[in-house]
Amino acid sequence: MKATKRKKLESKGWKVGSAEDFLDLSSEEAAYIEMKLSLSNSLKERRAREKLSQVEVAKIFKTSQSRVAKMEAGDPSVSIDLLVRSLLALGASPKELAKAIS
Amino acid sequence: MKATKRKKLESKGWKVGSAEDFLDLSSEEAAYIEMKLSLSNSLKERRAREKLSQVEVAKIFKTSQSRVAKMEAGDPSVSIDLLVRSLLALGASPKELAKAIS
DNA sequence: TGCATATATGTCGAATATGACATAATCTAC
DNA sequence: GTAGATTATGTCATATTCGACATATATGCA
Repeated sequence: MKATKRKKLESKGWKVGSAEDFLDLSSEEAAYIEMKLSLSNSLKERRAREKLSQVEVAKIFKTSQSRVAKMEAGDPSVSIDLLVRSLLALGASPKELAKAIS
Repeated sequence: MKATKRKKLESKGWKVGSAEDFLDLSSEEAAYIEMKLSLSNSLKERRAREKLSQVEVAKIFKTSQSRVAKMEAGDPSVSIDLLVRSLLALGASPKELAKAIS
């Protein structure tokens, strides 16, 4: 992993690895983060496609606009669980989720 | 959803819906729970295939045997995040995860 | 049977994720 | 430009998930 990329992730609040692997994400960590980002992007796309505002989907999800923004930004405080449940609430099928992941 | 199935889920600690949909899981809830169970099963299968004990994979995952048991049992206290990270730690590829989900 | 190994269940304090709020930044017409 | 809508960021109290431990229940095998 390039230092620039790591820095970018860290600047967004990610805790990237621990002391002993300062320079590289383990492949698991990388895969996990990429999965989350894929789901984030799916969510963003889906909302755009339906022409809904963050406030509107926040109502559907029973959460706040700010959390929706964080979901779409791939904020580290957002779990895969929340992303998955949100996508399902927007009508995504498990099959579509699977596609997003891989 | 049949009452028998609901009861079985509730008996395992699932909070199934709220008062107004006593008889049915919303399709999102159902899809979410099934996704978790699919990942649980993948984990169980994968560990069996590698002939590892729960204690052994607990070491790999840096967690305890009891949490591994709960992961495999689909316990509601286990997040999708944890299941995903565990599967990745056992060498599953994102593609394999996707397959498990759908 | 009894003993060893493996898995399941219940609980708890600590860690993390959550919704909500305030407020800042950005975009989109006019 | 600037007003109104939308999206982003920072923070906090509460809720949920976490690893760990104790202990219970299985499973195999002499």
